[in-house]
Amino acid sequence: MEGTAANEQIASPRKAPSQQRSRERVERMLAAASALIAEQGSDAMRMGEVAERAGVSIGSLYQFFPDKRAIVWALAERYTVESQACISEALKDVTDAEGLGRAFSELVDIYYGLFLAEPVMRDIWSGTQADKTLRQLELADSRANAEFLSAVLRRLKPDADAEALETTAFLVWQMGEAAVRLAISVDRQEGDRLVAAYKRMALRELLPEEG
Amino acid sequence: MEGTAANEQIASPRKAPSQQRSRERVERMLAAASALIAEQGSDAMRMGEVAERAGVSIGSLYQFFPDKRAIVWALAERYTVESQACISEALKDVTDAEGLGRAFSELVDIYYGLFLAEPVMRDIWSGTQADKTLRQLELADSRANAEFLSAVLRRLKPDADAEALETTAFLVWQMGEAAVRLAISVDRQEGDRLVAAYKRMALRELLPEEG
DNA sequence: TTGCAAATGTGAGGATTACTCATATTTTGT
DNA sequence: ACAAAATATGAGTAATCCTCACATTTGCAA
Repeated sequence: MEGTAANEQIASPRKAPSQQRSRERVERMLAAASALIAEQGSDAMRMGEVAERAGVSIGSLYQFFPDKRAIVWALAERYTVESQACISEALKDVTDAEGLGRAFSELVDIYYGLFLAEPVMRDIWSGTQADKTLRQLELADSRANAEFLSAVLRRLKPDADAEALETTAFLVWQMGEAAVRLAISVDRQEGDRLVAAYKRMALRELLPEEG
Repeated sequence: MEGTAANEQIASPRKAPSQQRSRERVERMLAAASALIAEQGSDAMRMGEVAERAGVSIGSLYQFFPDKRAIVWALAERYTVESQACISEALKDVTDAEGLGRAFSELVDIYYGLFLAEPVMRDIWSGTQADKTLRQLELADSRANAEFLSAVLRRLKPDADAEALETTAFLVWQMGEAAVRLAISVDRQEGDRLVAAYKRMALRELLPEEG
């Protein structure tokens, strides 16, 4: 990102839009940013272009977003909120090993499909490693998701050590994100194979062993 | 990275230094860059600062490196060459499951230790997701390393499908890199637990199952 | 040694781009 | 109707990557 030091703290806050008009304009800004990211990637996204496409001035952009990363962050946050709801829903009622297998497999497919279909999401979470703020958001999000999984595991294996289960859940979850990112950066056929292999590997770890 | 579009092709090549003098200067440039990355991260590394610290002019920098990323790339390449030799050596003589377990576990420890100790390596491979060129280098490197692992697996499981083994090896390897990156971005204690959990998970996948 | 071409060295300046700020306009509450 | 708060504007500032025209050094053949 141009002109921003890597070790900066989190961007200084801006007032949230309180009027109807400005709320709509902020939506337009985010929509414009999203479109530009889809077309060229967030790195190539130019603030001037976002402003122009949203039909607002540069100054207005900075009225609500302290810097460029904040725009990406705002988009990322929407995805995380949405996906957390989905994950929590999918895992809520799991009570047996078979149910976990089904739900987990389905979640992985959904996640993989999302990454294949959404260039914006792909781009945002690609930059995740380089951007401290985004990395923190992703880790927190991942922890929260892993917690749902961990809760299921505690139910399935009441005797196991809770901390160990949490570690497993967190690791498996992060491995899943890494696997999907890997899968979309190779050709489709190999990607499918990798995701399938991940599923097997993860389920072997999650499900209680049998005789 | 400042002023570089994300979807750019690989940087245009520069002549390699052919004289003794220039070769030494290039070394100084790389050393300066390495030190600056260790101190502030590659994103905050300024070309002017690299030149100054290496005792050369800005122009000389660009004589041998087409752009900023090329410097990071050059440093990254050294690490990959070094580590490939190490990995190939460690896996060369593995013939049984126990040997694989030992060698693999040791490799993971070495890799984890390196990331804990080397801020430059950490920084370079953090940015890996965002930079197309680096991402390609890492994928190629990972494939090469996975190939060593895959060769061992073929020896241990002569009856298994070769393609499936390759997929497994590649996935396990990438998961390892992801696990280590995760481990260093949480506190040390949790990091250790995560690495240990990864080892168990990976070995369970790699080693032939027993009765 | 001398001369010349190729390699190397230099740093002021061009070009891009994130971001600021003084000022103007609109909305809200009374 | 009025003032204060919120919002809008865009020319200008600052930071930084990278180029290029020119200077210097090195390798080498005559």
